[in-house]
Amino acid sequence: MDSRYLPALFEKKIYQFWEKNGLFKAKIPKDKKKETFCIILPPPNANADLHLGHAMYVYEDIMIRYQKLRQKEVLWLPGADHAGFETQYVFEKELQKKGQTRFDFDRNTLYQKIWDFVISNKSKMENQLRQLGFSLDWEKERFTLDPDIIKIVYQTFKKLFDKKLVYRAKRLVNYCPYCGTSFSDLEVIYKERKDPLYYIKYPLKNSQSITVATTRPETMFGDTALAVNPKDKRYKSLIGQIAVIPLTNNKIPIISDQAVDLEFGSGAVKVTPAHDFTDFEIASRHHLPIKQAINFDGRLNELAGKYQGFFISQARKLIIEDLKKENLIEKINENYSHRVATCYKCGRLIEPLPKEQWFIKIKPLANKAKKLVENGKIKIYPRRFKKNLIDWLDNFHDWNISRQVVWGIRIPAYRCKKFSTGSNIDSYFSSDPNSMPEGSRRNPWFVSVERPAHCQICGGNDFIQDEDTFDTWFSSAQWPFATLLTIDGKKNFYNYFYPTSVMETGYDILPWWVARMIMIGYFATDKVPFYHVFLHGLVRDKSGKKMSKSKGNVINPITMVDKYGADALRAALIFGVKEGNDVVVSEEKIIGMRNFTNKIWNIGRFIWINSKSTKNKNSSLTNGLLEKMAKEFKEEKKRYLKLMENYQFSRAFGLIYDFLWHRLADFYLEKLKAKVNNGNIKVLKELEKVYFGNLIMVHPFMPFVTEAIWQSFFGENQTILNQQL
RNA sequence: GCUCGUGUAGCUCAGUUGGCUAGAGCAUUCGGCUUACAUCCGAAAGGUCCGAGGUUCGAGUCCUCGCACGAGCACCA
Repeated sequence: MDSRYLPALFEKKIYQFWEKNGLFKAKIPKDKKKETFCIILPPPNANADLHLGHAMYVYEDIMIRYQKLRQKEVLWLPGADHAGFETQYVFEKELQKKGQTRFDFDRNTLYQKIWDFVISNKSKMENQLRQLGFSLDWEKERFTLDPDIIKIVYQTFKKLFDKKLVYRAKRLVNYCPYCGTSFSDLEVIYKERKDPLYYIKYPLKNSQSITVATTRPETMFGDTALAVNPKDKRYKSLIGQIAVIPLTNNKIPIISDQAVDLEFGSGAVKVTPAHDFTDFEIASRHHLPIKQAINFDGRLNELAGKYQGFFISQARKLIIEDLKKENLIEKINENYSHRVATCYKCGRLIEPLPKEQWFIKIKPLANKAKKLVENGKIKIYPRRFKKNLIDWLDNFHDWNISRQVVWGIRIPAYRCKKFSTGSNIDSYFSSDPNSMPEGSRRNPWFVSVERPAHCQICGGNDFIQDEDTFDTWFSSAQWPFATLLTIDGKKNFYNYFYPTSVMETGYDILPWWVARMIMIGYFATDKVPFYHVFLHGLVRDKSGKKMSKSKGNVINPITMVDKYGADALRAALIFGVKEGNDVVVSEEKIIGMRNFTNKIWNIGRFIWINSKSTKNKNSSLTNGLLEKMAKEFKEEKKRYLKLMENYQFSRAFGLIYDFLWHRLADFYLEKLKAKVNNGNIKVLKELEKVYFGNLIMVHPFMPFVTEAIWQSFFGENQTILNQQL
């Protein structure tokens, strides 16, 4: 043993040893009663290198290794996520560097190009997970685009469709004209912004007018009514009258609706159902027509007359100028502050636009999920997130799962070509999916796992498939059962390991992923997808900021592994952190933990040197120190086990840190050193016992150094992983 | 507006059924290359545990109110 622990000498070799000897490989034992412990790795996006957030999966490695040492049959299943829109966005950035865009390729070519990009990144990412020492069962790795996984996703979609929990409707969706796709509610970020609030006069007959306040004058061509509050005395006499949209001859009615706030603006509002969610609701209450004045490319359309073809911001300027000329602007509040919807990815404004999409009817699924969480069938750690999760389950809206993105799992919905001219849905739906089948019957969608052979109506066999792909989270939501079902094609692993033991992930994706896994998982399998949810915090830099490339404050995990060893990095993410809280990581902290690995190593080295010593053996007295040490060790282990069982990993680790360094090394070893050096075999044996006991306990946290020491003592064909806790 | 979190040593944070002198890492000061380790050892300095009130024999820990910071959600024409 060298005087220092040098991670680079061991880590790669040890990992290969583990992998080659199948130490991470889960088997189905003869004794099916043997207790299992299974975690499905949250599949990293296969489009980029790992960042420190991924290193937080060390919590999973800790659990897996711990449970293995506790003699359970463990499975930690790796995977990769195609990450649909995310990946396509990243790939488009790559294209940009070459002066290309997604429009330069046809669908198949673009898909193939992204495929190649993803596959090379995927293997890179996998090797980085190895470098972190993760005890993943690589043989069983799954990818969200594996054909058998896609098949499961299709089966789930079909089952949802058959149970009327998925429906197609033309509704307002969050659409990003730049990214060219719609999003679910979760992908929209609201930002505080200052915009002028325009008070615009809408002419009435007899040269009167009514003033409405709006930040979006350019949508006026889509107005189909003006609305006032029914209790508003100012406007009572105007209800039922006709107003004219400025700059046009279009006449619209004045209606009353309780959604209108008397206090705000002028108390009267323009109703633009195609471009505003509230207005859409008003329109559905009053059966107003829906007129789309803005196209999906963010330009005004023919409804806008001379403004057709202009982008929203340009059109707005022109319209305001013209309104001023017509003396139809009453006033402008230049300092109006409000929140606008922006695209979570590109940051540009989200346009609410009417679009035909597939939606999941969420209420029945969320209610089931809520029960599972409330009655403890699924337990959440740390506990405070339980309330959080339930809030989400209470507040989910129907989930738009259609994405206008090439990279992804194409939706298995088909229509007979004979009927397929234009939209088959000629009415709009606000919230009642049950009205859907009416339209469907006229020109139905077939949802089927395989491409349908014949049209059930005309017998034809010429189908077109929906162009859209699934929201990535729709496939991710099925990950625990989709993976286990497809490992051997015979459900063996599913039967033995499902429901999985723990879902461990960052608290930031609670609604995106955890909630949806519970909803979809239970729907598809009639079982909870996991018994426990353990949520970790986010990694932040020294000043508490979230790490991001644009801020330039990222710490590359692999650079840190190369410099200080994987154990040091892993420990830095765990040490002194309350579960579920954000963790501040700095290079100094990693160095501190590197020093601890070296301390562990050197305690071992002391014992190792003395066990090789040829001094005369004796067993002189030690004044009760050995007994005291044994007792302390026993208590330590007891506390350790309790902490580990309660998911208090940081405290468990801190406990060993303190014991090894400040009790065993600084105190007992110092006091007993002279005796050991003089050949006291009894002391040496007792030190060994306590030391090895701690080595096993700390192994889940610092797998490499502990294995390196183990093999230094017992030979390179031995492994600490076969020990027992 | 609603929900949640945080506020403890100069900095980053632990401290989970209320209980010995409130801890760790880093930083600081002093002394040490003592054959396990200088990626170390020994010692020191450093805290009105955000504030006020309450429960209690006893509160960093529990309750109420307040202040500060942060996060998420909702509304906004």
